[in-house]
Amino acid sequence: MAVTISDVASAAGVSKGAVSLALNGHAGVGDQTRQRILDTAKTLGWTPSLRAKSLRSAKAYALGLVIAREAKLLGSDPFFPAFIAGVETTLEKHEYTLVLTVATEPGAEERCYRKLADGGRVDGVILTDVRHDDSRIALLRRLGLPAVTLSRPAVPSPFPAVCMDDAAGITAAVEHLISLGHTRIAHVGGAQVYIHGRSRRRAWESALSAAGLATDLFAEADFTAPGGVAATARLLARKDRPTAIVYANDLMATAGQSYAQTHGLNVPADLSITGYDNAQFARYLNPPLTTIAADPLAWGRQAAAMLLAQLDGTHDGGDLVLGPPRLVLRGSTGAVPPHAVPAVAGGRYQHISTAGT
Amino acid sequence: MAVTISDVASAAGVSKGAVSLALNGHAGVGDQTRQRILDTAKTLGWTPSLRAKSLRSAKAYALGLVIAREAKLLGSDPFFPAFIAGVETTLEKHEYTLVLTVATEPGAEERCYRKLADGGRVDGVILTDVRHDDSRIALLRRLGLPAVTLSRPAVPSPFPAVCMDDAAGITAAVEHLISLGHTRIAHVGGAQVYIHGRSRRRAWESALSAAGLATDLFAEADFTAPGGVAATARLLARKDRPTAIVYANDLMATAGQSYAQTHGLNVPADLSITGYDNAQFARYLNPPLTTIAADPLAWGRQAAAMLLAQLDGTHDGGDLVLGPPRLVLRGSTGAVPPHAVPAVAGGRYQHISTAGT
DNA sequence: GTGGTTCACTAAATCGATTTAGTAACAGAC
DNA sequence: GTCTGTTACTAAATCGATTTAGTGAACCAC
Repeated sequence: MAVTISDVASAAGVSKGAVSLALNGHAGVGDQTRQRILDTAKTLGWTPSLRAKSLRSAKAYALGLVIAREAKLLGSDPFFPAFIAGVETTLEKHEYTLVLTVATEPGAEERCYRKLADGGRVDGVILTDVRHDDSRIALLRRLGLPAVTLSRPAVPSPFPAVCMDDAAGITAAVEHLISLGHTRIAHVGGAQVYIHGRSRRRAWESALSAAGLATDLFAEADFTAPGGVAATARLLARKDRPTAIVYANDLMATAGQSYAQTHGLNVPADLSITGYDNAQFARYLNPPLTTIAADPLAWGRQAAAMLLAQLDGTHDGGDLVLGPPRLVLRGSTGAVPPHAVPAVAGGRYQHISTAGT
Repeated sequence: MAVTISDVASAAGVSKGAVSLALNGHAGVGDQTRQRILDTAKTLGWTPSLRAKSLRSAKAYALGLVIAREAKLLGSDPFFPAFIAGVETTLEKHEYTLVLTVATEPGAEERCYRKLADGGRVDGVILTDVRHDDSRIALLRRLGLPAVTLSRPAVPSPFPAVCMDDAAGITAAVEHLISLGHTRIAHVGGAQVYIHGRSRRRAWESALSAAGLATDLFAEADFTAPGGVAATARLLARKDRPTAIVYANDLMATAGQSYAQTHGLNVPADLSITGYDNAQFARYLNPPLTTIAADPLAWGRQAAAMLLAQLDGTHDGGDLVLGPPRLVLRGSTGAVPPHAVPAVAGGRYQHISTAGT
């Protein structure tokens, strides 16, 4: 980048201003002069310095994304890579890039947002893993950083949201299980501080209530495999053990399925299982996992587009709700065990202790 | 960021230069003046504009990472999230951030690197998925962009490399299988254009040769699940069917295990399987997957550190080889099937057709 | 007391673009 | 011929920091 606008200007025999006008397609230079300028620019291999443009225009030409996740858990979530790819799909059409920050330690999150805001490193951020009572809303407002949230937080937020109707997916899963004859359908939820953890639980409750079934078979976990194991153990140790478990993500479902199998249960003969995410590996489990396929790629694309629109003032301020995810039926769900149809506790059930995994 | 250095200067009653000297700890301002300046800066909440600093210093204060992967495949690789977290671990101690770009379409890769280089968006890049004959080396040299490569490419490269000794992991896996009595040990490799695809195959070959075993049971795949299925199908259809398969990653191993199981083979009684990556879900497969655990977090940390060192001129230019990965023994590997010990083709083997997955 | 040196600080240049204000040339109207 | 208006362009200001050159003042040496 040794070549600057001055080089082009003197090479073309015009002023710097003329080069700028020519490059940006503004009026004020004649046609043949403009062409001559563009030609010499191309010959010299000149690209305007983003740094100079940034300073002059007070824009960073970058969006920010902060991922708050423990380092060793990061690799297990199929959401982020696909989501980021979606964001990139939108950004590559614009002069924007994505600045990624990972907050691995608790408490580092705020520091990350400050780092992005302080020097003016990004023009706006996308908030993922939105929490019910999300302190970041106030933080960003204080920092004066535009944003888009994935899901609408419970606290009043001035930022538009791109929402995924994950309730529809859970509803479909529960209805599928009900149609198979299940009546004791449990839910292993993600951390309930998250909107998506909470909404999935709500959807499970609503679907059960609508069918006149009880909603007490809930176990909260944290979207991790060990958490899924622990929650599954708790559920299966109950006297009124469920015949089906709806998990809030594939990783917990995988871990839960493994736990059930190592404790003598057959999936799906004794226990039906559904996941959420449609992770690649889910298809290749034994049995393959029935799960819910959302579209993180589209989510990322839309979130980036909405943030860009907000930045150049063309966004109307409204939220966007993406199409519902679809239920992917595989081998981990099946008819309710015959002996379990009369929903009486005890009976033929073998006891499963919660000790050990 | 409405407050600038001029605001601080006039508020403290000094010149802009004095503020700059004070902030950066340079000599030229008296002690009490310096303190007064720093105090007013804090009061006003001033942080120097990164944009101005960038222009002045001709630095971007950012590193770049280009991921070339089809969008839908991105979510399945546990490497990148952990690697990126490692990079961040290093960057958060410096005034640097990570700019991430995803090249989803073939051919978009070069465009991504140009986008990062052209405006001076990053000061250097980390090259992942290094290929045997990697055209990016020449490209980056042309663009004048400093870099660090993960693995050393076969073409002469002026860039230092951080290497993972993945050969050691594969060797350990093969030796483990040999100790279990296996003699027909196959390898499902990743695309051989990649250094890591190639080196894993080489390690498998060497370990077999060292034990006096044949190295013809190789099937090339592409690190994807469908690719793993296809390769597995080819191997299992052979008359001298292997009793163990060493896969180049967990996803292919998972898919291969699933394929074998759905075609009537018992893992590990009939077929032992090893993966590579130690993905979270691998522990929860049925049976759990024996695999090789590398440390992508450390890899990212070191790669970023090396690139930063290179940028400020403190790097000695030498490569760095990370400690060897470790073999994680789980249920997918076991003793060779008794009837398979005399390695005679045909016999009791059932035939497995390659049709269908 | 003159010359030299250090110290603390200011004024101004600089990075590379965009943008504003200004100017020269020319055309058309009257 | 003068006035107005448009066109095509240049010169200079600007963004916000760093850095260089320069300026008084104090201090020391001889």
